[in-house]
Amino acid sequence: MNHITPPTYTATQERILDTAEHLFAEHGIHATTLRTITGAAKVNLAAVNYHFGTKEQLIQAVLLRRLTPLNNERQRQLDTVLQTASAEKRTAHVDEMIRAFIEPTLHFAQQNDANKDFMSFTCTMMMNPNNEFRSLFTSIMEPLIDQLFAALQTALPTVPVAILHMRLQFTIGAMIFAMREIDIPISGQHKQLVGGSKTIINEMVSFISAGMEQS
Amino acid sequence: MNHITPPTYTATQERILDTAEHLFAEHGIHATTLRTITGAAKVNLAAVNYHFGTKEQLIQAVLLRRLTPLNNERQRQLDTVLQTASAEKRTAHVDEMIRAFIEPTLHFAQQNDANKDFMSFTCTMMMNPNNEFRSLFTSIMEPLIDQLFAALQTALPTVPVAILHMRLQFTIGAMIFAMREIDIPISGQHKQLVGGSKTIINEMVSFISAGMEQS
DNA sequence: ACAAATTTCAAACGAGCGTTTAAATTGCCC
DNA sequence: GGGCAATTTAAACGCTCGTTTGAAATTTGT
Repeated sequence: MNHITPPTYTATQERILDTAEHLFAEHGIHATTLRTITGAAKVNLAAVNYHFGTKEQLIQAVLLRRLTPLNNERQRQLDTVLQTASAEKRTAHVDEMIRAFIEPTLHFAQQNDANKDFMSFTCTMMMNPNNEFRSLFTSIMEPLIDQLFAALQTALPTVPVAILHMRLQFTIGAMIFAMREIDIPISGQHKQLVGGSKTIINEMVSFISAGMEQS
Repeated sequence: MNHITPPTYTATQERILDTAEHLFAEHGIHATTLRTITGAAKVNLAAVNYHFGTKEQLIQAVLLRRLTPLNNERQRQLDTVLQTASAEKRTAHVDEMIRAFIEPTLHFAQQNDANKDFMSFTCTMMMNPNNEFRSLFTSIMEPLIDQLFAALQTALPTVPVAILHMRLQFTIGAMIFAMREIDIPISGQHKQLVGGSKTIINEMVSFISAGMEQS
């Protein structure tokens, strides 16, 4: 019942959101001006202020438009894992829980370019030192993270809470970095992590699960 | 022999670098103006342009001043691990190599606040969509990363190259996120990962090693 | 101690930023 | 088809940005 419905937008508003999302992903929030956005979206300069109020409110709208349904899906999958385990009178497996978190994320990012843009945008927002940007994001994510953490605790009762906390932070870091499609070139080769297949999802789940479950 | 010596700076230049480093870490590069920097450093507005040329050249100087010696230390430890293993006529252990990469980094970050600032600055730079910032960083890191990757390949010959590549990307992502000291609040609690003890280093090494070595 | 080089300083430059305004245009209902 | 609200438009606002300038102050070399 943690399902949240995002607002709906007119055609003009959506064109602004799409363009802003793309430019934010490509050049960052600060480097993208309202003039660039409205120019590329072929709307008047004042359109952003008219439809969204301020630039910051536009940023929030870009974030919430896709983050809300994505998080709903993550919530749904985690619920399914926990309920299935409960019905079978066992604790959920770590890799199941990790997958419930990772699979919707990477599947979402692989659907289309707009979603890829959104992921890049989200990650730069997360990494922004400016806390006002991060706090909106984290406040939305917090209920889900809390639930995941509690589930991890019951699945790994021998791991101290502080250690488990660290491991979850490592997990989120690995996810963000992979999703941002930033990669350190190795032997001069750039390699796109988020490819068309499911190998990246499976590999990430097993990588994280191995680190999580290690004694 | 990959040792690189950074340039030396006058007292004024160092005060500018220290202040810029701190402000970049706290508010990000774009949000930090030359007026803020020179004001806080108690030097004239024109001092940055006089001593460093442009704002971008200042950013590069802030990066290179500490990244060069840090990378030298990482290189030194990795060399030691590889040479010791070679002398004992065995392949280096994965956790040894991972530790050679992680230990200098987190030890460096724990030394003082200026180093913490530098790590935050570096991570935001890494996550900046603007490629011109990232490319300088990655070009410096690349020789070391290549060496680490080659060592991982010999230690884990059964793991396909593409998979190993992914795992190294996860590793770097986890490191960056941990070093940035950004954390997702869990159960409303913010927790500082980079604490005063060695637990974070050991935990990170074992977390990453478990993911790396998993079959 | 004095001339030359280096560094600091106050002031200004043009450019670009987010936002506001008020008029022009469009879409819609009765 | 006319009246009214919603939208689009062009223009301008005040502000801050990085950078430049030329003179003043300081340091350096002999």
